[in-house]
Amino acid sequence: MVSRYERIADELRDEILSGVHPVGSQLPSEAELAERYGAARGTVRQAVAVLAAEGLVGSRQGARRIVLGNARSQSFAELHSFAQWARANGYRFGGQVIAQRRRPASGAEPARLASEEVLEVLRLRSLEGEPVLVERTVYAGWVAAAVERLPADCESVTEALYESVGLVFAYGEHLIDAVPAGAQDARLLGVRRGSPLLRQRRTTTTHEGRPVESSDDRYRAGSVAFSIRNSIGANPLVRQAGDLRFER
Amino acid sequence: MVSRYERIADELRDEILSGVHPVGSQLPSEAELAERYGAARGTVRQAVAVLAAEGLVGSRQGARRIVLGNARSQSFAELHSFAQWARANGYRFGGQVIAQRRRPASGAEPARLASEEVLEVLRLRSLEGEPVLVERTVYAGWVAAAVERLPADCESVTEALYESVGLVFAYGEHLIDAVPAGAQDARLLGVRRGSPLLRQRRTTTTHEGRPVESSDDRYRAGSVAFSIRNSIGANPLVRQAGDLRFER
DNA sequence: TAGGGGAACTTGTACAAACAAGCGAGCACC
DNA sequence: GGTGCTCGCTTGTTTGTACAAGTTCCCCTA
Repeated sequence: MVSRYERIADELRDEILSGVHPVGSQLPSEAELAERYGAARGTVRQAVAVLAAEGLVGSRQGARRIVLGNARSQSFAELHSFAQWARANGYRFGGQVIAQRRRPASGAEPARLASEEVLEVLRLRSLEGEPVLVERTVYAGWVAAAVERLPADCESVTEALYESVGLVFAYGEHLIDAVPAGAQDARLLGVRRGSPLLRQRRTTTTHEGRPVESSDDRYRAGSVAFSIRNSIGANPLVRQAGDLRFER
Repeated sequence: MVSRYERIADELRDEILSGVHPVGSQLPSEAELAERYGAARGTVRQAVAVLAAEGLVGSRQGARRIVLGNARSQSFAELHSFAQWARANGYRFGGQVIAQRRRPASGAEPARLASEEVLEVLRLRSLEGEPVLVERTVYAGWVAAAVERLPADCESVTEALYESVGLVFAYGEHLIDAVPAGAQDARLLGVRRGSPLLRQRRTTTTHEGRPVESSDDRYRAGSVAFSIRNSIGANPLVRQAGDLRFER
């Protein structure tokens, strides 16, 4: 059962993407939308709040809402799962486990993953037949067994874990920067050592705030970019200073 | 005049950051908070929605809200303005215009900036005395004159434009990837040609959706990273495939 | 014709009420 | 001891109302 405001948001999004409301045009007023959909104004407000969060429309007190963009913003899963992102965008993709082993947690890992023993996995993923991503993931102890049961060429770890143990990734924190390719990165991705890679370090937790995994993903330059829409009032992305001298 | 729900959100955020509600603990229920602040439940919901959007708390139907993080998320301005970000974080910083010229808009610029003539500015910005960022910004024609009036070592273009002509940056779209340093990048930043840079391409518009600027910013690797918190239900960051062969 | 003053419109904030849906703990039963 | 079920609590959704605050545009006046 989808809620009312979500259905309204979907309809409005479709209208924007299909050009009924071109970029720069004004959206109908909340009162008009409420009448059109036979809903209360509060419900319509929830719907347009969804679109505002997606960066599709802007909003100012006193003035009508304005259409800002017409490109679809993808779901949460697509930021965490390479497979779900690639599939949703119609790319051919693959994946292969290169190495996998259990080891004691070290450094910041015990705190970050709330485990003493962790499972370390090195995966190489490809897009359109070309290797584009080296994934070094560390799983918390309590999911290690489930991950080990997966086949080496498992396409989507996220989906497989959901199906096998009902695990849902709910929250994530991501750090994005650029690093030179190391020897292993270079060999696996087929680039020169020292060439630029886009790095995404992420930590994921369940709904309960229980840590699941912590990963260091490195994309070949030019293969993938990250895109953010933000506005005054809502933006989750922030800049962070690094060491200024060394890479951590 | 700050609204009620914002004050409640501020108080709760302070309580989380100061450890009254440690990470992993449960937040009081909406009913309790409503009673404590003498507000309606809807108002409290608005307040916790702010914290959820910041990634500080997680939320599940039926269960109490859980504290997920205790790091502050910065404001919109800090993503657009190097100066405002640096100042808010207590860094020493500087900036210098290297080159500046008017020229006719070309390629995708007429559509993106809605101008026939644009102003191109090359700036070098430093953090803690070291050059970290090369900024190649193209301004729409209607702000060109105001930008040209700024001093060459203007610390914050965003703030200066607000003070001089009341211009407010309200929405932005950002593309983040990694690129090798070009000859000019390398010379200005003091790195080797081909070494990794973190690139942020952004387009900014006003409240009315009027395009202001389009910029290509390149950070020295290790100097700056981008950080995102997201959750099922709210995340504006998406991955995008590049060309797989060339850089655009 | 330029500018000031409003009136109508539109979004933002706040409160109240009711029901739906999911969670967790405790209890009874096997 | 373990399993399943029920009940109370908590968050999610929806409606309705009222007022505040900001914008837009028209009209009147100087």
